[in-house]
Amino acid sequence: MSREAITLGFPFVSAPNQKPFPFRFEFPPDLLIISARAGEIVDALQEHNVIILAGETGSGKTTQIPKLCLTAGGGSQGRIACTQPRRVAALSVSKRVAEEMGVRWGREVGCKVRFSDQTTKDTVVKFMTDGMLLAEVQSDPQLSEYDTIIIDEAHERSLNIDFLLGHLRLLSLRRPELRIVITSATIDTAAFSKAFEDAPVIEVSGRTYPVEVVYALLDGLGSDEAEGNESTSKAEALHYVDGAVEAVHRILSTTAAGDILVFMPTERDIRETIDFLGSEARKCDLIPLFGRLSNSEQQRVFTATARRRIIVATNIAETSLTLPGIRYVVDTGLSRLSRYSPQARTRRLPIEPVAKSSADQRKGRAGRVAEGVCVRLYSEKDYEEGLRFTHPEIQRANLADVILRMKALGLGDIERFPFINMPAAKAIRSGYALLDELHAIEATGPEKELTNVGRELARLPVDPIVGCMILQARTEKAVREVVIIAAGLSVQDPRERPLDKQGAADAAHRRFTHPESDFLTLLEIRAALHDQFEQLSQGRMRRWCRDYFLGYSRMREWRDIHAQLLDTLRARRDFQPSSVWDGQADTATPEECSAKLRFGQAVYRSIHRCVLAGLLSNIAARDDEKGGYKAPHDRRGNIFPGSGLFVKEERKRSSPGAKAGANSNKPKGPRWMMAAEIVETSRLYA
DNA sequence: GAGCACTGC
Repeated sequence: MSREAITLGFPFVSAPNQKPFPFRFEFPPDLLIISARAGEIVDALQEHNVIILAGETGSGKTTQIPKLCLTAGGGSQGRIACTQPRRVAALSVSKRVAEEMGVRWGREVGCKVRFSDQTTKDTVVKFMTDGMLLAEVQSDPQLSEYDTIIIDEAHERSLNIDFLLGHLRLLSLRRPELRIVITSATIDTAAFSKAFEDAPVIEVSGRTYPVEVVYALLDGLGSDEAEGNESTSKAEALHYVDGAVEAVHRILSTTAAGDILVFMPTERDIRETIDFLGSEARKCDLIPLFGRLSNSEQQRVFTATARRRIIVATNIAETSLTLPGIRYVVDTGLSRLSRYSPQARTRRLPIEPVAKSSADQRKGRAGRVAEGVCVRLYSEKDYEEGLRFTHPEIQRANLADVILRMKALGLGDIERFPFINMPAAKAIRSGYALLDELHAIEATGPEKELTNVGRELARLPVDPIVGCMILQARTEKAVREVVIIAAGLSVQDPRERPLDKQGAADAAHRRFTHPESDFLTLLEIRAALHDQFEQLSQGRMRRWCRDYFLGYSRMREWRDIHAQLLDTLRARRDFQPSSVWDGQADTATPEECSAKLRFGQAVYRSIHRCVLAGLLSNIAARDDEKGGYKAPHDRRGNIFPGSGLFVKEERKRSSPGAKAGANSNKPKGPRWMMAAEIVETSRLYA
């Protein structure tokens, strides 16, 4: 294989130790289109402090850009940081770049993510998650360790990315020599360029194949005659699940090969789609794909089989996972999106039409191996009139955490921070109100400043609501227990319910269920796990988790966050680990705590007083007249069926022993409760 | 009677 060396190596000097750093400066033109533009990009890097690099996935920008920065002289006055939105990407890309450069991974090219730092003082190219770079801002706002910062996948516009971009805008004024590279999908570059004083945009085309778009209106899908049918009423419109099933059948009946990817907004729709497809698509492999599947279930999409595959997925297939072999995409044009409602203090998960940028991304998934086809179950008009971009997360999120961390970082007030898109004034007020409720801020004159509590919360790597529980635990002397709960509330629920084994999973989980508190259920799970994690090998540990329908990686993450929180607290002398039940925390294992928890009212109360410190606005009272629960901010909801406190509603027919019309015998939930979270999905659930 | 996706010194 001949590889064209675009630029020849020169003796490379890294700032910290002044040691020469020889590596291969080769850009493989046969593999990556970006190589053809290498010279142009290097020139731009030398002429401008900030450049925007636009290119679709597959253009090779992620792996080639660090090398181009080195070629342009980056890495000589400090390290090169390259951020990724996800841990897996940071790890895999860093390994590949180390290999391409012919250096050892973990030395010259390293990777730093939470719980794993594979860098040394010799590291010149440092891959990391964007959250990790943000965390470094706290101890070093100037980011003086780096001479070049690459923000990759900036179009994803996560809170972390928008936060970093705002900070870099300010930092580039103070450190004019700092090189900044922002990479993004092609469609989304104007805002970035404008934010950085009209920084040049360089576009590199991706190595993708053309994808034909077919608009199949749901109400016209059943018949080929669309003309004269414009007035089809909405009531006759096909449900998008039926539409997708129909579209898949058409693809199957007119084509012989090529995998099919279907985008659905919810897990429930995915199950339905697979049910409906099952009867007629037996010759194919039907694969569901969504975030709550276990790792092994997710891995199915990467194992090739002889049969044609139909993958039915949520958004996860839009950004997080790249699927091989897709030729056909069926796009419902819908997705579930998280939106925080400041008035109701509630997170909502509505199903919404996707933005153009998202629809384009979905379409692109069909053109990675050959020409493809994308069937959109909506009209071209809907596509054209849709939002250009999904609202960035900063405009959809609860801002309490953002405001708190900005103040702690000394970045000033959120109202004056140079975000690319400003969050709404209403959302900002709501963020302040929540911080005020948590006693994290106080008004001193016209400005609102952090209190001691606020400063302590900012130091804890958890949401301020959860941090409040930990701070209260110091007073209650329940640090050990509450830190377990706090870490548990910071990860996704480790309990798994596989599609085909829901009964068995529920039965296994019942072993842990505390009848009066889901918070104590978390303690029970951790207690059962504790000894196992210390004693079992990883293989046996995985098996133990599988037996109890617990996700291994989520359990490990829970343990890691738990350990990180304890480390953070131990570093402070006034925060000794204490346990509710004997005050001799260091000898109390979670197992022992659990045994005590089953009996002591005092223990129960103590722990829940801590939890309550963060959840004042999530207290709810049973409403016997109208049913359900009433919560502050004019909310009315029900206990989520996954909760240990959930009580089945009684059917109309009363059981044999019950007196007719005697309401008092109806099973009821507790009179009062407090919810870790109140989320609106199909209904409002606590 | 059931909830998209990420991430943190």
